[in-house]
Amino acid sequence: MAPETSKARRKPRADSLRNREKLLAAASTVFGAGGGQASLEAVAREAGVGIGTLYRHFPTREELFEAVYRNEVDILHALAEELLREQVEPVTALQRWIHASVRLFATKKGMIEALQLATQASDELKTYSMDKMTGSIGMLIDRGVGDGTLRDDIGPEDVFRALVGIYYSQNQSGGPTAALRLIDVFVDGLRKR
Amino acid sequence: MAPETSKARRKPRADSLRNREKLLAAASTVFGAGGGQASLEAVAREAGVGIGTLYRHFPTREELFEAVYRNEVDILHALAEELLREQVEPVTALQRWIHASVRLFATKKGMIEALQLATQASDELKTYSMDKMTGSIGMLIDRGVGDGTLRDDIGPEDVFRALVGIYYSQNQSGGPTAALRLIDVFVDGLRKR
DNA sequence: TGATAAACGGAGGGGTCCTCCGTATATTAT
DNA sequence: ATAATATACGGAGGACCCCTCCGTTTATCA
Repeated sequence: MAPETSKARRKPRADSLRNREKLLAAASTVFGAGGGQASLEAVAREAGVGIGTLYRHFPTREELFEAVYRNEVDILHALAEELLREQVEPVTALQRWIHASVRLFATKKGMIEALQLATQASDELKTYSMDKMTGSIGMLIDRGVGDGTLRDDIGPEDVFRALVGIYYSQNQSGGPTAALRLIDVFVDGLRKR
Repeated sequence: MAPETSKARRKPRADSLRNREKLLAAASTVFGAGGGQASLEAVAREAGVGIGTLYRHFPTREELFEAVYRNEVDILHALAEELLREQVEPVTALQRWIHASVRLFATKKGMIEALQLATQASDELKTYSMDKMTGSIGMLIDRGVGDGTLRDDIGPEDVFRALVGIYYSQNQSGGPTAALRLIDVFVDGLRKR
């Protein structure tokens, strides 16, 4: 009983799921280091699986890109939830989250370029990540607004836009440290005074 | 006597020069069709020379790109001179030249992208092509201004910028015919009234 | 008409892409 | 537990590409 959609299916094999995770992680580091056009065989090697397994999971390079990207976004979302659960003080929570996201994407520069340029990132992906990101930010600032530590006239989208701006400025000059400094200034400005 | 700079050198071999031209032409068509990351072996095949010869002439992919690009720019410059020499009526001359340039670059889309993105096009190249292009345009409009068929308040740079704008708009939507139509409108606007 | 500097071609080592299929294993049914 | 089988796995293999190296050919020059 309870087939997902039709034709009672087995449940997915555990090793398959495991390998998928391994591939995602490997792709993240390999693309991060070697740019978006790094060898897929290198990814498989790093993941410790056969090349065939990689191709079964991600038939095209673009699909792998997309999956990795989605994964990063999901990780950030999970982090936001964790920060909330742990009752971290709102301003520091927000600060930590933003730092994490900057660091995460800073290393993925090449990958992001590849994504945008090569595949023109499907609209679906764009809205997906947009929603997740603003959602995460929203959760974090709401708490701060609630307890009066953060101003209430700045929406999640505004913060997100500011972030994107900083990603870019950082890609050009100054390196990641400069960006993180700017972040701190920005977050400080979000405090209610 | 008369060594070019020092150490009396032989003059370059004729076959070498010929092959260089063949390679340039081949690269132009191959990159035009298959995008900027097309195989260099394909270029050599198309040119009918060995792969070794290609690498001797252009040690890196970027050097080949640059050379092809310079070559296209030079061709357009030569076309401008020819139109002048043949005393073609100024407005039609300008129109023809612009059409030619749009067509030439329209097929080279991938190549141009590759140039800009991959190698960040050396400043020297940029100013070189800028000068050549505005120079060509300058020659053509000067004649028109001289005989009173073209307005005299538009500089070559303005025309060039308009062109670039049209290259881009065309790359997105409508295809090359739409661009050519826009060109006609634009050139018509350049007429003295 | 040599001599010889210069250029040519392409084999070869190393790498990547992607497919295909025999083998191994997780699930499910008994 | 165990057998049956749907799934997933790994990696060999064919095709292509990069780039170097070097024996052979050829255009120049004396």
